[in-house]
Amino acid sequence: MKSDSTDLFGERPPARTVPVMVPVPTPAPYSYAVPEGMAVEPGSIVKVPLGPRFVAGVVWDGGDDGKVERKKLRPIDTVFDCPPLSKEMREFLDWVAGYTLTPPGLVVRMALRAPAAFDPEPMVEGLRPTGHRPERMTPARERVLALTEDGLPWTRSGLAHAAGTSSSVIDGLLAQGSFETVFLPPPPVVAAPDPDHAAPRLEGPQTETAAALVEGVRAGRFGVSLLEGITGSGKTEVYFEAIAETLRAGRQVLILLPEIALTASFLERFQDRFGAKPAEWHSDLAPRTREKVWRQVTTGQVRVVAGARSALFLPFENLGLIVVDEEHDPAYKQEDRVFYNARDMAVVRARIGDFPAVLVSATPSVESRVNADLGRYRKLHLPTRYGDAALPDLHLVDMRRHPPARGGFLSPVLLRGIAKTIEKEEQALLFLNRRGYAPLTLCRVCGHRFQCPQCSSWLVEHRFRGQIQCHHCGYAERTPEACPECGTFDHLAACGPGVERIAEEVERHFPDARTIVLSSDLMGVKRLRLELEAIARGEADIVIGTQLVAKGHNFPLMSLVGVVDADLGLANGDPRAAERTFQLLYQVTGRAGRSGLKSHGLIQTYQPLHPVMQAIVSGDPEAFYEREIGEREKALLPPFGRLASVIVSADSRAEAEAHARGLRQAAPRVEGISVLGPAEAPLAMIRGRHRFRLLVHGRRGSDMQAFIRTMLANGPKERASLQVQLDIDPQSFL
DNA sequence: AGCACGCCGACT
DNA sequence: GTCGGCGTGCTC
Repeated sequence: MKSDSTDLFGERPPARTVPVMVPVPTPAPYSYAVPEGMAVEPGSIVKVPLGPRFVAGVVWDGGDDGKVERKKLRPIDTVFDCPPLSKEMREFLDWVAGYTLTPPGLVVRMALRAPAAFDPEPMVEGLRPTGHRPERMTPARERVLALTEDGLPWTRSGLAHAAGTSSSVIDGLLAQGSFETVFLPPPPVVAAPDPDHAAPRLEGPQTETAAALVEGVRAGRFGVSLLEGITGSGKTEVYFEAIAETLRAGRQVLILLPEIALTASFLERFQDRFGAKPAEWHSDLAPRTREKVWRQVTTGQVRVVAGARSALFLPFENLGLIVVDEEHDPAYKQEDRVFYNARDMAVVRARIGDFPAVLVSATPSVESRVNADLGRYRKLHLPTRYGDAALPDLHLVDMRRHPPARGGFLSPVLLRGIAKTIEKEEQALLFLNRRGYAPLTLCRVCGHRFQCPQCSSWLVEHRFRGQIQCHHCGYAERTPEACPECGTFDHLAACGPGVERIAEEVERHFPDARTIVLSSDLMGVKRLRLELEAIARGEADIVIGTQLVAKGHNFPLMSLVGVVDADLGLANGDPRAAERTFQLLYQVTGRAGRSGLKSHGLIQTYQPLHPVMQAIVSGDPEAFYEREIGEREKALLPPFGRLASVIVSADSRAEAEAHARGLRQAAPRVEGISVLGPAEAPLAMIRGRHRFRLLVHGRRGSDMQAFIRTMLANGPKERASLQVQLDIDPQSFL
């Protein structure tokens, strides 16, 4: 019997081939030859040649279709020394690709986003004391040997540093035989969390709720819980108990957080309970750390990951629980390349892995509420704040009856509130979800409005920077002094307020107060963290902030929250406008009153009778949800879309119209095709090369997928430039 | 997604 | 006469 792969005449026996999912947008895996003697299995991470380069791919399931010409076949280069992707993970990636209509290779790519992590981390060189005394003793040598009396190994630089010597002292001791070189396993990125490190501090309804979650973990089966409770009701402590139980069962945990909520204070709370921090996973992780975390997640060394949405694609060794905190947060939606909602994909991941998922929010998404009402999710409710935290006293300020002074945006009612607050040496927070100085600039002489040359939305003046900017595509120019249309100087008028303009008004009224503006464009993440800490220490009197002040951070001295324009965001065409506004107002007014201070909220609105405003002041979220769910059902919006509705959006409204016409022709039976202009389209679309996208709402997701596939097949020219997003219908994925 | 190839406008 | 824009096509 021959064992050679080649016989005497150079004839090759047919090579074994396997499907390999490569990180490119092909509809199916590619076939590769397996070299003689190479062991691969489904899930193996392999290095394969692809065109002119090498890429990392994953050996996929099923046999090879054998349709590739022999001469095209190329061999797998190497198999990485790395645990293969589990069957579960492969199934999950396939499922996500199918559901989001993304080529599977691009979904797989998300699971391999740690370039150099596929080979084991190198062993670290260490020094172990032998107990042998050197012939000559010096003070430096004494110090080193004193540190190593316990016999444990050290790294060379660590030991030199700890003993306050240079590494040449260590080298001398090594040469004398006082140390021997050993190889140590690479250090873990985080210490192992201990489920019993600190006793949980639970009271009242927290106890039962935690017990319910723990019971779910013990059962070890798929199930979704929606943990709902107002700010300060102790939701985190409650789901920490589910995490503890999962750790006791020896399984890994994933905590998803919106990127902005992944703060030092969250990590510290975790550490207080479990004695160690979770591993972090987010976009601005240092590459080296990123690789270590990825590696140690696949090997199971990392037990808990706290991460942004992309952490969902980490190949865990033995995942046993996913917690989605702030589950309503729009940041869970990715609308770039692969379109998905991490909240819903987390539920799918849990279903495939047959373990529990916990969705957590003070203001759940309407979708999750509907799923809970239908009994798909188990509803867990924490009704009260604990400790001495009281809910703020909320009032609407009817702007028709209490209008601001000419040229201002703050009503006398709110100004009086601020004055009283700072008199008491407490803090006031003014919330306005609009960056910059003014959202629109026009010429008082000819009426010219400054518009973005790239995408035609209004240009926003940023006075601190002396620029006018487009918030959709990032276009910016210096603020001109003259009207570009009629050439008149000094007649440009700023229309409407942004945070910078509110700051100006506040400084006019309270020149002696310490005022600070918090806006994502004015500072990086680090600066922001420092500012937030300074504010918490009481180093500001009046804080003016955009959306970012609504999240997570606690301000113990904050006793007044003023909402400058509560109506903002209700008027755009977003089907979730009311829901978003409700969530935002609820969360931002909840920032006050966390430490027993008597606190107030003043909400400026021109629509005091609007259901969102009524729900906010009545402190009755139930009424809001009930009404909103009814409205959605009537309007056939998510999560109740019964008609197929397709939204086409492009670089210009005219272009979107043209695409929509084509679509109506291609699919005459599809109802509800509507068109969005660029202002409503996300940043990613305009920046990217893709010309338009479809948003699909459908009760029967599979029907919609079939329709889109047909459409793609009919329009070869459009195929290359098409992006599809399924807006999740919760009934189609469970 | 990358990368090469290829066909039309402003410049060393 | 070339450099370089991005449209089109291909990768087992």
